[in-house]
Amino acid sequence: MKRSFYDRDDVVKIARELLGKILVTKVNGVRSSGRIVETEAYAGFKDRASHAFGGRRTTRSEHLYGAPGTIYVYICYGMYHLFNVITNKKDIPHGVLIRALEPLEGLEHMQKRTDKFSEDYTITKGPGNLSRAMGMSKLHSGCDILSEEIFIEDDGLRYKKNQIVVTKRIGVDGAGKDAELPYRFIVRDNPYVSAKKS
DNA sequence: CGACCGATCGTCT
DNA sequence: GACGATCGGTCGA
Repeated sequence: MKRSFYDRDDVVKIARELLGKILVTKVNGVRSSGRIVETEAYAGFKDRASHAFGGRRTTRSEHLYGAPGTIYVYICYGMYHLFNVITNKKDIPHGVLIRALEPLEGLEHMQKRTDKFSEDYTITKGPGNLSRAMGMSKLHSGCDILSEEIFIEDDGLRYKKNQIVVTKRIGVDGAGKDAELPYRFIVRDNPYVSAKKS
């Protein structure tokens, strides 16, 4: 994707458009990739579920305020690295959380990184799991998604409207009314999507 | 410096 | 469906 894809106002629309795109990592010379099948939008200052709600800006969330295409990875529950792509202008803290992938290339490396060697949909199901499988960590926070190491490709695949399901976001019950916002996008019936329900 | 909490996950019932 | 692991970040004292 080009910079202009990320440099737009509507983060919810971008989250939807990221479904079907391909996330590629080359860490330590190892290429892995997967098709994005679940995303969530985090809409900045006015979104109670966002780390930037109300203009909050801390060491952890600094990269959330980065230029369009900045990578924002932070640690959740002390052990999971959650991967986001930042959208909109610098200092406007919009981001899309990538929540699930369908593995394409480098499955054997994902298996090695996660220690899951049998057929197992959980290998890239959920934001914590997919980051581990793809070799992404907090070290990548602040990097550019238009780089050699981590980037997103479009191979032309498009999901039809009835293949996309919209739901509220996962794990944001503390966000009050904003927890109900329809900001989560999943590919219908895809076995790698992280939770059921609609 | 200490206390609290979380954009999760795997396990157990 | 419920629960505990686990620890960095954040905030208050």
